[in-house]
Amino acid sequence: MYALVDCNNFYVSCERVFRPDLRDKPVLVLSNNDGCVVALSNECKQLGIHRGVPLYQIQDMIKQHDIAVFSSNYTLYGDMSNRVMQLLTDMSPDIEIYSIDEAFLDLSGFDLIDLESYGRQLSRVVVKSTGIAVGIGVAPTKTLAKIAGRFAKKYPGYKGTCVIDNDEKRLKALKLTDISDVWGIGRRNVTKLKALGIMTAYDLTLRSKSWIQSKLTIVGVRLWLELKGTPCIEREDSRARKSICTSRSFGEMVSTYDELAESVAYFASRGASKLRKQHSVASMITVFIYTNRFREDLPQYTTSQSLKLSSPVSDSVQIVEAALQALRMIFREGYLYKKSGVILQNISSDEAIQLSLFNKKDTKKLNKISQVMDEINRKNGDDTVHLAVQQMDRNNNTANEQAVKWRLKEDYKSARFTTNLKEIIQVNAK
DNA sequence: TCTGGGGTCCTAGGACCC
DNA sequence: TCTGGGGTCCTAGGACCC
Repeated sequence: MYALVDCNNFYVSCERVFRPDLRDKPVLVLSNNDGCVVALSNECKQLGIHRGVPLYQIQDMIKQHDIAVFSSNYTLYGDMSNRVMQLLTDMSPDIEIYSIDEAFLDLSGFDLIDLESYGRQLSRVVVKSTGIAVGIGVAPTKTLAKIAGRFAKKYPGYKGTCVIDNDEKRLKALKLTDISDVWGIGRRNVTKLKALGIMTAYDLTLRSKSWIQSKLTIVGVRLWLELKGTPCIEREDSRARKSICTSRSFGEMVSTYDELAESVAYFASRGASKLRKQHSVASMITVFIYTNRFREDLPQYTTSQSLKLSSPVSDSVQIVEAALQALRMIFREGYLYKKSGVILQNISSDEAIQLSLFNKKDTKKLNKISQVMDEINRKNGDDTVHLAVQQMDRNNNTANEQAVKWRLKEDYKSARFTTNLKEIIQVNAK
């Protein structure tokens, strides 16, 4: 059996831990640049607000219903997530952290344990120790555990834990689950399946394997088996990433090469440090730049450029250099750019590197420099030291230099309560 | 005025090999 | 008129997840 542990409205719950006055009030959390809604409290859901709606479209409702609005604070959410996951790790034999707010527990060997009371104990401990409420679904496959988890949250009768441990419960749950609520069936396939008369998860299980294969490929067959009780979804944690993408929309559009280059250098070096963290190297890099696709009145330019590196590397110097080389190949004057990004690909372990005959760079030395930078930044905070091209501290200069336009816009950000002493003191002083 | 970021997997089709 | 068989690798695009 598997247990899915899923935090309720996770980002909202994190904000509420430090703002208990908002417990029963409508709260929402925005995406980067305060663009769209990414998390909402149940009160907001009841008002008809949906995930993904742009902020400007709901300004009136926010005023009218006095909705509390937060910019996303990933430092805070990441730290709260670690606390929840640590508790789950302590209380279970085998945990797979699936996302920032979800984990699967492998319950092999729990045959003699009452899974319902085990689930309730887990959720009691988590909410008491962290302030974050969780829903728990228990079932023989991950896909069924997801379905059980939905029931746990939807019906108060389950008291936060729903267990599917026999065929009668399984079939009942499948019949009550709309096809659009099945994990792995997205918008496109919902339209397709409903047109074919498949309305519930149960309807899907009635079709033959070959029918599923022809409509939904091998992915659908796995899902079909999972719904019927045969586990076939592998765990995907603890694997090194196969690609690492770092990108951001800008707070304000930028037009010059220099501004774009700063952003690309910054993303490239952040990517390089993620790469080193998982002990990998990359031998291909892609840089992309976008104009603002919503501004139909402006000329549009969206492009990318990939470069193969002469040997796999992970040091910031070589990766930033390659990224800027790619950017020079695609940059065009006369556009207002809204977003850039860097993708590191062809990733392999840093233990067995095929060295190039032609790479004249002293990779050993550059790696050492990056290691030292990582160490300093780990102790003193991100970007304490960085490459000069990144121009991190330009905002602090008193000269008439322009502010860094591409920096994120975050007007409603809470303090990093659990990780940043200076901010905690400021909040207390207030 | 204002519209997120970071991933994975699968398939089809083309280039190329013997 | 008639034009093989079997394979790998790479890429772009689509679909999905949180």
